[in-house]
Amino acid sequence: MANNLPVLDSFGRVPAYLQVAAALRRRIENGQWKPMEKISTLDELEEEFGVSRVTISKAIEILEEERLLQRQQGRGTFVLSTSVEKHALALEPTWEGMIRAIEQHTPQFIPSASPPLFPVLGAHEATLADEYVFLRSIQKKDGTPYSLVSVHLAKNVFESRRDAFMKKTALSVLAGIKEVKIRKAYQTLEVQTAEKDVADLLRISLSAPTVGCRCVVIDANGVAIYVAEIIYRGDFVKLSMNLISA
Amino acid sequence: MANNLPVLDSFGRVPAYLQVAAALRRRIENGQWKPMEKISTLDELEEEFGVSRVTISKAIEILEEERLLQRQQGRGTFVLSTSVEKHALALEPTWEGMIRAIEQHTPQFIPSASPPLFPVLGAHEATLADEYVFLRSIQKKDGTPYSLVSVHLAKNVFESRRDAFMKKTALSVLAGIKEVKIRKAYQTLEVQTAEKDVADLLRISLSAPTVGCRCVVIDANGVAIYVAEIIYRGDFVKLSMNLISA
DNA sequence: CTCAATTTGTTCGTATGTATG
DNA sequence: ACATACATACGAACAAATTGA
Repeated sequence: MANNLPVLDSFGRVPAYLQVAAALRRRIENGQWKPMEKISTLDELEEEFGVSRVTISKAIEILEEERLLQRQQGRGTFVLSTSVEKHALALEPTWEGMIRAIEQHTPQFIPSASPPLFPVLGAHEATLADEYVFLRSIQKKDGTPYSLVSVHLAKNVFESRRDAFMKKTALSVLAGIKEVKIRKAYQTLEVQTAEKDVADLLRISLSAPTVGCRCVVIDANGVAIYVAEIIYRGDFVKLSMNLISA
Repeated sequence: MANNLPVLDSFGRVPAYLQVAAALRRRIENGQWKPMEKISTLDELEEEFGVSRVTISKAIEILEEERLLQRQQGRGTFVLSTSVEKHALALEPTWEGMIRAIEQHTPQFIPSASPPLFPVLGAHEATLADEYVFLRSIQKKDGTPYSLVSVHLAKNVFESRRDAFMKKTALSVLAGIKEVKIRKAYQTLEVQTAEKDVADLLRISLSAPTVGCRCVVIDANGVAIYVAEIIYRGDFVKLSMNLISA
């Protein structure tokens, strides 16, 4: 209506009441609205988001079911509780830091229907090993799944430490093998949104932000011995880096 | 083929044709379907996703508009190109790389209603300067806004290069000032979702993924001379890091 | 050249969900 | 709570283009 910019998606749209619900949920998580506090009135929200009263009401209804808000006719809407602080995971921009960070994590393996025999590599990234083992696992913290790992591991490397690889994270095992000389290792991160299957495994909602991480380790012969696609829950990721340190 | 588990979110939150489009887009992006290749038929996709023909068709139509797919009646649907590199921005985990990356960006300043006089610092991060200048700007690439920058810059530093700071990104100016000795600089990133105001400024939908970046520069005296809160569009961010390089 | 099989393209009616006032 | 408009999704039938036997 008298609205400046649309609350629409680039193409097609997520229903307005869900978008509003997400926005309000975030204000609570943020601490912008604290427990016991009264939030803006329907009139104010209606004006702010540029949607109708019923749509705002519907959004608040969702959050009421989530036990985040409570409506009281004639008084207003109040914040019930705040959700917990997350960020369990600190991604590290160095090899040592990374190994240290994932050392004590325990993967929980899940079967994969039709594992791709080989990883997809960029043009001249590296050469492929003769054979790979494909491992798929979920990492949890306090029972909450926070990442989904799909690894292609060169078969000969896997066989040399089979037991270790089935118990610990592949990367930390890899780092501990003396015979393996690593020439190069790199990682790229990008922000994505969760597909249905990922959303289910990580127990987050569809289209919730995730971080896709591609990690490649290349040995002295230029063979990609480890290629991982890792998907983290977005709200668990925090990345710190020193640019200049004393 | 084998399993026919629900691939989509049954709860009708995000429209099915968008979910399918996203799924197909990913297959192209990660090389599962390569350029010039023929993709599965409508019937197969219909079966796989458990949605109707029209819905699949609509999804493909979207990707055709994105120039990712090309339909040919009677023949099939073919991959045109691997998705265009949208990631205008490569976040760098090193000081030099970062300066290089943002050097030629031009900020477009926006007025801020009530600028906070001082940045919020963590407990023992650093000491505050006597006075700060607050700058708020939007960075664009080809007319598309991709980040929103809010900077607290120590006033004396700002005054010494006022003109430069109004033309180029603060960080690159800062890096070029000989008199300023930098003891420490660090950066933290976390994944967030867009609030209404941020969504409007970056022209993305409400709750779209964003990357919040906090960058702090501390001079030889332990004074925080630069404290920035940067919010990037999630889909513009790509972070690469070498963990081990030959 | 024709025919049949394959595959995309289109249209209809119906049902349900979403949003406004 | 109601009436209205519009978007989404289904299923099924039919049309049009391509290919190869």
